[in-house]
Amino acid sequence: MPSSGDAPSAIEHTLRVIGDRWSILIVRAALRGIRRFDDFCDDLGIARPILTERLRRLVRNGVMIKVPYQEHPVRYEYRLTDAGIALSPVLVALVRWSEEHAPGATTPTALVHAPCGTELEQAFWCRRCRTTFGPTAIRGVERRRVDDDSAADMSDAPAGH
Amino acid sequence: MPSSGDAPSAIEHTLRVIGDRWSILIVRAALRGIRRFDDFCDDLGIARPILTERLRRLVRNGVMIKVPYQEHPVRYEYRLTDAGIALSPVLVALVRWSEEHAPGATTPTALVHAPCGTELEQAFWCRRCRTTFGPTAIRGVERRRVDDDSAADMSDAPAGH
DNA sequence: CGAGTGAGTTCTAAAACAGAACCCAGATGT
DNA sequence: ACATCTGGGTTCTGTTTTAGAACTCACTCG
Repeated sequence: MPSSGDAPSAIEHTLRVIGDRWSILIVRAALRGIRRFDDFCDDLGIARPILTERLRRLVRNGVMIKVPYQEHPVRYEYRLTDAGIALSPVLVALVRWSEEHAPGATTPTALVHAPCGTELEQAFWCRRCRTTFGPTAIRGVERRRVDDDSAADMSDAPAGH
Repeated sequence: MPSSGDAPSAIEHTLRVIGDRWSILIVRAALRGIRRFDDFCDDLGIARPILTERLRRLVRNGVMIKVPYQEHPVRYEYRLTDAGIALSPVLVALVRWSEEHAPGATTPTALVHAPCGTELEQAFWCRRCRTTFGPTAIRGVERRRVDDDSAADMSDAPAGH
């Protein structure tokens, strides 16, 4: 499963963690407050052996943690870590794409800024220019650990056209 | 494959379009400028029958279009539509997650604002409040076609708990 | 002490994926 | 005019994943 590069690209790495049909939905359920094995099962309609495997993988990759919520029958629940919560931009991007490019195809929901109820936007932001911009203004550059600023060609980037 | 709701949720819809192991990588390759069947094959290392099927699906769902780039031997190439380019936020979110939560695991690349070279940020933005905010300030509300503004509970949202 | 709960495992069958080989139409070289 | 190449596929045969239902096991509760 190679791609253009040698080492796995950033996207490939993320996809190895959450790039199957269920993991993202598990994360979404967790963000909605679901924590227990059977609740994930019921909410998602996922087969139990697969849920077992996915939860284990998410834990192994630092997306969730398994914590006992009672002793005595020792019972465990699964919670998102900070890294798991940090997947929100992925979920938001997925939701917004279907809302903008397949309106009516789905249950109509909007994602809003909780304090004020205004529909959220997801933007690329440049701190230096203090401006938002679209996908065609993105370039990928190779990062060096040694101090050097030569730019390489987008090993991992949406490139402007 | 049901979820909590009745109609497919927005996320589920997007995942049905690009939620397999290859589609996102195909879109990324296309953003990098790849257009032809064999080039996708070589770049991604994807099996040909699967590439055939995926391209067909992406075309059917409006993510790409198949256009002849020469007559005579009629040969086709695949390009992203606007809807396809609009998947950029998904790709960017995937790249940034691995860079922030698994640094060193991948080829180090940064996504930058092309005009100035500054590393890009991806933020949730509220137009009304003129502020950016994090995932815990997101709520999902049901959208009504009839004029009504009662908020329902996050059928599709990362919820700030 | 029988039933129930939560968190899994163990089957079996169906679908998706990988890899290699093959096809076909037109172009090109000789 | 015949063989070869090129691009864009299709066919075939495995191997992996996924689905679904049933079963386990340790404990608690009435």
